[in-house]
Amino acid sequence: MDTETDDVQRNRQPAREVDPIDRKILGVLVDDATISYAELGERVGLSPPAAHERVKRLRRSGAIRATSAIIDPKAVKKPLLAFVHIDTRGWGKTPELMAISECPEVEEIHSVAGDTCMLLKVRTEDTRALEGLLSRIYETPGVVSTRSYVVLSTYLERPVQPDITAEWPAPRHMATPVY
Amino acid sequence: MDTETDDVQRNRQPAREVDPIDRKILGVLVDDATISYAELGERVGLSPPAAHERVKRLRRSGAIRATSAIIDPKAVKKPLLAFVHIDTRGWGKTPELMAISECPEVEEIHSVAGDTCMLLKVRTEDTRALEGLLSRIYETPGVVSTRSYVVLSTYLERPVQPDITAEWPAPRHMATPVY
DNA sequence: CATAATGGCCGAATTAAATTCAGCATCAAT
DNA sequence: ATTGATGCTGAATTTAATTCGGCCATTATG
Repeated sequence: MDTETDDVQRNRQPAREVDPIDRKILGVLVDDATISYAELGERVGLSPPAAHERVKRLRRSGAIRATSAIIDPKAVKKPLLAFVHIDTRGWGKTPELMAISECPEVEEIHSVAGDTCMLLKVRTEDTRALEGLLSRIYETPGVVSTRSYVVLSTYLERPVQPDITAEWPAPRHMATPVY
Repeated sequence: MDTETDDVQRNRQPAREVDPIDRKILGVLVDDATISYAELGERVGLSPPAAHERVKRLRRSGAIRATSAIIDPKAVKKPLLAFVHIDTRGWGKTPELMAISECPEVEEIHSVAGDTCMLLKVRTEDTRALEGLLSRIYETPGVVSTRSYVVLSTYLERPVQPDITAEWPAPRHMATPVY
């Protein structure tokens, strides 16, 4: 197993561009980070030490933020997923609101453009726990209202993918933008 | 590195309950799955082989779905995050709509209760690419309208956490539910 | 109640992988 | 052309994963 003792967050290099081989490596490791460097090297056309060197660099540069176990929510008794939109009075990102980061039920906190201020992704055991979390949110100063979208089924859920769609089909009926 | 050759998806055991030690293990591995079994064992109070045995079981049972590299979106040129709500005519989950799973920009697809049918989490290079993706969505039969929430800042984003808030503070002004 | 059977753990031993290192080739800048 | 830097390879070394036999506790069983 790769025991990386080097700094991961500090010492960001000036971010040498991620080349195509790096992208392939990322693609493989996003899919399964438990493979050996021998196998990784074989899949991207490098020797084990070279593959290792690349991965170390990707970690150091911060391109690979972490290597994590992905847990089945049901296995840890959190079958209920919801997205909570929060309207706030004034600026939404207050320390009081950020404090809910401590709840392990809260997985994401974003500020968004559009008609709401903050957007949360939360995962709870049941509707009762969701209610508890919402009441906790309502107690936060500045919170005006919330709208919750409870997920019925999840059809896709995966980490950030390294690939990018090269070209989008020219939208029909669309004028050519200036920029 | 842990070369797991066993089945991970098949052969789900009747899911022996995840005990407190398992939960600790999950907590550690969600945080950093690159540590050695020696270190893992030390953190949860087990010998290396015992820790290893536990992890193997968690994988076999599906509690650990995968071990993945978490990529910095900026490093792979995807700085723009958005949540797209899609209203559809009739049942939203059509094969045509599911086909967008192939876009590496699409990270999540959920069907939700509330005033929309589907909810997508997408990550693109820029607004142009988001427009391309939206036009792709609009081309899909049955799609009536979309609303996009573009993320300005992300304050928290992490994988499923194994912990659960034991007890929510009794919501003030709340009647006691029957169930 | 005794006793077998099971499951889970430990420590030691073995195997496999991570990691280091000494060249070697390539490319860019002097 | 020469120097320096970068990235690669294959061999060697160190470290970790994995296997295995035995022990203990708990539970099922005669």
